[in-house]
Amino acid sequence: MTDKTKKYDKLSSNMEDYLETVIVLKQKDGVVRAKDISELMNVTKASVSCALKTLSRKGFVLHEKYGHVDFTPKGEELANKIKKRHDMLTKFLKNILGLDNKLSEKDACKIEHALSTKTSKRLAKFVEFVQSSETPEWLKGFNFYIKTGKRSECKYKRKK
Amino acid sequence: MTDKTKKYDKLSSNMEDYLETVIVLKQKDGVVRAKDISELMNVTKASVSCALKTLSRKGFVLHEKYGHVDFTPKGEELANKIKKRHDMLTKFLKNILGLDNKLSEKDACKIEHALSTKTSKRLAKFVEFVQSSETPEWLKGFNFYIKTGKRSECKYKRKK
DNA sequence: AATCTAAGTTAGTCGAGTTTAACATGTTTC
DNA sequence: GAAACATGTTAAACTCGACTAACTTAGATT
Repeated sequence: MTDKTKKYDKLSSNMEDYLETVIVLKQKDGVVRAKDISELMNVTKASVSCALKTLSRKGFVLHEKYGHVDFTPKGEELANKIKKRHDMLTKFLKNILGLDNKLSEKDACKIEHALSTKTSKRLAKFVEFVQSSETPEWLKGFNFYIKTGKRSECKYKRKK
Repeated sequence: MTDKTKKYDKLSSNMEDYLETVIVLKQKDGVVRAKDISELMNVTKASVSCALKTLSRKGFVLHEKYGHVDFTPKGEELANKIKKRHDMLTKFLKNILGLDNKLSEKDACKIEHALSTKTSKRLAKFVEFVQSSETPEWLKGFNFYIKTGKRSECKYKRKK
């Protein structure tokens, strides 16, 4: 793989967002049109057209003029990674921090682009660790603390 | 307070970064010069000059030509909030996720701007809840899991 | 098949934030 | 106090991603 190829494998937050929207639409509808992207992202058709040109030039999507949008293998792989990261982050916000659905979704959309690979992986392990079986006692304790402002009684003595 | 005043109280991520750098330098050196900002942020002096003009116009800093930089009360208040949020996030990454110092710092810098007020507050409660006394057993368990890939034995039976 | 409408594209503009290069000011040192 | 050097500012250009407005194409309707 040449340096040149490598260089095109990083995308801006905005381009990541477009890619993510494409995979969401593809999974939902099977087929992806610019119109749907523009509606889902609340941007104009012109912006979508422009973004698709960029993603196409960089080798993430296939997009002939006036045609449907599809992934290249590279694009699909990246889109999947992005989506997974998004879902993991949403889980963290919702199931661990206990934020509501809407906010979890919305904040995940913003935060996801800021996570380094390492941090993303570590957080994924954290979520997995916490959610691997039934809700742990301490998390119930945290929920209680959020609701009431009080710490629920604990079986263990605390120093101080 | 007029609408007009209110409107100026939101800053872009970039401007938040400048403000944060100013408070860091002020706490470190007592006095803030454009040069130091430019070094700490790795941008040119020209960029700093431009940013200070913006922050000054919006009423967050006081900055006379060729002079030192200081906060307005409004600017100081916001800078403090930003710094607190940053420190809280760093704590989370470092002390709970167990990431190393450098990465925690670096990722906090990026993530902090993406947190909504509500999420930021909730995360702060989470950090406070977890760190209010000695390291809880479950967190030790997580650290063990990160290191070894194995879950340490647990006193409680798990359903499956 | 001609037309109408929905969808997509292009061209030009804007704003934020960056850069380089040239210029201005302040400070130190002799 | 003048020269030299460090620091700060300005101007012009660039990138990115958004927008509007005008245009083109594809598909549905008749």
